[in-house]
Amino acid sequence: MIKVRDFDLKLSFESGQPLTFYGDYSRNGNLETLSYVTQQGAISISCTKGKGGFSSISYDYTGNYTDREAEKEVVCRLGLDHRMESIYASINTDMHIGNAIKSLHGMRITGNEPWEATLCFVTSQFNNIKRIRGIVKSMISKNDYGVETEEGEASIFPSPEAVSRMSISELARSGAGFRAKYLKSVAEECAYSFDLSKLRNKKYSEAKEQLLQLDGVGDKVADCILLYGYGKFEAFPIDTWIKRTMEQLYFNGKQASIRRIHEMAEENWGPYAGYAQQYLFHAARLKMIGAGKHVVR
DNA sequence: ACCCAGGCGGGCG
DNA sequence: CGCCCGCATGGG
Repeated sequence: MIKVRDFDLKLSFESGQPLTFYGDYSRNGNLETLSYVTQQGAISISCTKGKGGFSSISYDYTGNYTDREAEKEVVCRLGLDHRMESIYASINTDMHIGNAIKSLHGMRITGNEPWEATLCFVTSQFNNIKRIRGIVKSMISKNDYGVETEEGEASIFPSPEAVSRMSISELARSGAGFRAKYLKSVAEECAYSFDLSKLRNKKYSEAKEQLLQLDGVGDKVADCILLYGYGKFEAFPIDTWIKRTMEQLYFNGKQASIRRIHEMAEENWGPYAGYAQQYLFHAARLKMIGAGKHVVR
């Protein structure tokens, strides 16, 4: 059992992060549950909100974990070790983001496997969240490897090697469409020539420069991998939602270049820009901020 | 029918 | 550097 303040499982799950693409969330009254499969086993988490703003989190697991490793998995995955009070204090620079923080209190940046984040966000380009989920789940279901769970065997996320062995047309058939060629080449690189694990200890700017070498990884996807796969919170992914929202709130409604928006984000929020991005992104999608002329799916 | 989706690479000036 | 284009596919 883990007790933490300032945590909201539903918001953390539904805010367009990798868990949204391959986990399963449900709520029954006061009880929330989340289950997902890792490379080592199946994790199932229960969460209830109690008095004083505390959430009580318990978890169960199968597969190749020690108790200690399983706890680390849950803590890292849900960002339970993030010091939210100081993060909020650091990014609460104006009323727009202040409102987002208040409305979405407890939403965390999740911590994910770098390769899984890479596959998810290469898939995400010029796509929508619902379809990304379908494509990622389809690729998982086609994987030959699995782990034991309470309800029998479950497929695991395909490794770079496994994806690189799939043909482009096979990947396209998973729904990836024109992204199939990117998935194939990124998988080949990560399997045989590009070491994702070596980015962990590199500075943000250096790691980003490396990721940009991958075919199919551009500015936005690289920042997503760094933020959600490596916990580098200075990363500030700029997608269509963030671009629109930033222009509305901080550029007088005028168009601004990606470069200019990056500069603004760094000046405003520096080391926690990625957290600011997460709150702006989800608040915009829920029409809590911005012009809200687009419908959330 | 038309528009959009957590963008990217390539080609151009 | 900035700008413009095409791109698979499915849902509003």
